Amino acid sequence: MQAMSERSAPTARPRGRQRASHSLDTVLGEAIAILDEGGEPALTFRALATRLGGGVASIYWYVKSRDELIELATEEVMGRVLADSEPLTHGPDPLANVRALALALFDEAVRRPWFGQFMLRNRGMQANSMAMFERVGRQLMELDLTPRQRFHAVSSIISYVVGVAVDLAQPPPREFLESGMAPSEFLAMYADRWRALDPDEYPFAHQVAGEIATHDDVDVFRSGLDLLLAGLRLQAGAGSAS
Amino acid sequence: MQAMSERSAPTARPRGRQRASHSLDTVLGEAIAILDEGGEPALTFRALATRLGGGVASIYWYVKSRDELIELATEEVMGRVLADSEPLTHGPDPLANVRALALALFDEAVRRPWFGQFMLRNRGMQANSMAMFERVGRQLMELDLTPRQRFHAVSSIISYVVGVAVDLAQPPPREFLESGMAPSEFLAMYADRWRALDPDEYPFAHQVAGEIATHDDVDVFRSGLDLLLAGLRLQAGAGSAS
DNA sequence: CCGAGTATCGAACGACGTTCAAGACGATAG
DNA sequence: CTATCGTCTTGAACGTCGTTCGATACTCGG
Repeated sequence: MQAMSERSAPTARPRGRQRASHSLDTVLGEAIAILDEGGEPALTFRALATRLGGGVASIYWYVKSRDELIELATEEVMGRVLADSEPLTHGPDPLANVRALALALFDEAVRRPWFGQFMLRNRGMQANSMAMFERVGRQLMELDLTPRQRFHAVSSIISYVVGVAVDLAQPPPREFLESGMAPSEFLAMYADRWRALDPDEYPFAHQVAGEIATHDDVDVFRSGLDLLLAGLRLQAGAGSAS
Repeated sequence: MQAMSERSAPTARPRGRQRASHSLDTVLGEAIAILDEGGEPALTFRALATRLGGGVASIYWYVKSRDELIELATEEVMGRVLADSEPLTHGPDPLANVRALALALFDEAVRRPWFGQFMLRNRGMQANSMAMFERVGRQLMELDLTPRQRFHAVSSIISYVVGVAVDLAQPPPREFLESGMAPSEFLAMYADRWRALDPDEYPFAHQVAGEIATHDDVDVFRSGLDLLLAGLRLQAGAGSAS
């Protein structure tokens, strides 16, 4: 294991101080708080510095760049998800365990839109991201699959989770923000617009217009995840054909 | 159909001109060229202006903001994919058609990493993005599914395609760029790092280390897509249970 | 030839990530 | 107590970005 924090201040003590004093933990904590409140665009070095009660340049003592700051914040949150979801991996059915893990990951991405957005960037050897990959993969080791099938399956599942999460993380259209409507109202208006399309040219949009008005994002996610897992169960039961 | 280009210059004529003269088409064309060559960060108004042989402010005559520029570029490319993939929708098996559509979309996202990245933003009523949604959905109308199942399936499939595409669109790690290694070399080194992990703590990573060294991104994508479609075929054959 | 609408231009603004030399702080040694 | 050294913070600056503005060139119908 590599040391995750090369630098660390002797714990912040804000009492009777002339100059501000931080630590990697407080920097990361405030960064996450900003991300939670205002999303990615809100995470500015100047905003973070103001919040920490210091200057902009101080942050560079703890972090090499904005990208590294986001990377560390993402890893931090991934660590928490990893810890919280540990109990979900002991059920008898491996695919049910995978499902629980995927849902836990997705839940966090719904709570923190920026999290899903930046899981993508951590393609590297980040300890916690790798651990999640490992954890899902280990469940699949109990299924009758070739290593290649297992690798493909884990990659696909993670991509699906992240993909849907990122999709949801997109900022709502300006139209919505400016309208001041409730989300359900806006969706209803959206559905009406679908219904207004030519039924001959857009039969499908016409048919599912009602669904978009009442849909729940988590339902949609779970539905696709179950399709993926059903396909995987089929593959595992069919011997080792590729 | 809404008019896609409100403004249009009377075709550019670069002869004997003191001042530059553009049109929405040339602006979009050069923007796409820049995106193709240097990815999203390269698309700068100043770079685009230089390329068009004019000033920065001129671009704002055709486009309201950088976001709108990217939106229009994405829609333009989606239109081409839509046109190119039209012949793929007439096969006898609806799911095979969906598979062909998904692969066509994915191929374009591999060719143009920025395209996948920005399909996400077009959550709205963009004509061409909606048409792709409609086209996939119409294939599913031939299957025995409830409207809700159809809606979930289309959403999941598109999310999966976009999700994997965005994943691939991530810039390669600095480590790779600085190493000057060939991609296959780098992957091999990567696999070695996986193999170096503790086999007891990371049994899965150990098992699939070989796969990552030789994997093909398109194979991984196709594999997950087939799992998804297999699950969907199962659902369609099982009556209308949710 | 002229005036109104169309299209382009250079210069500027504010915000951002990042860098730098200077200095303040805390601990330790003499 | 003081000198010193490495750790940490600071304010000011640089360059780039998206965006805005008023002035100006161009085109075309009258």
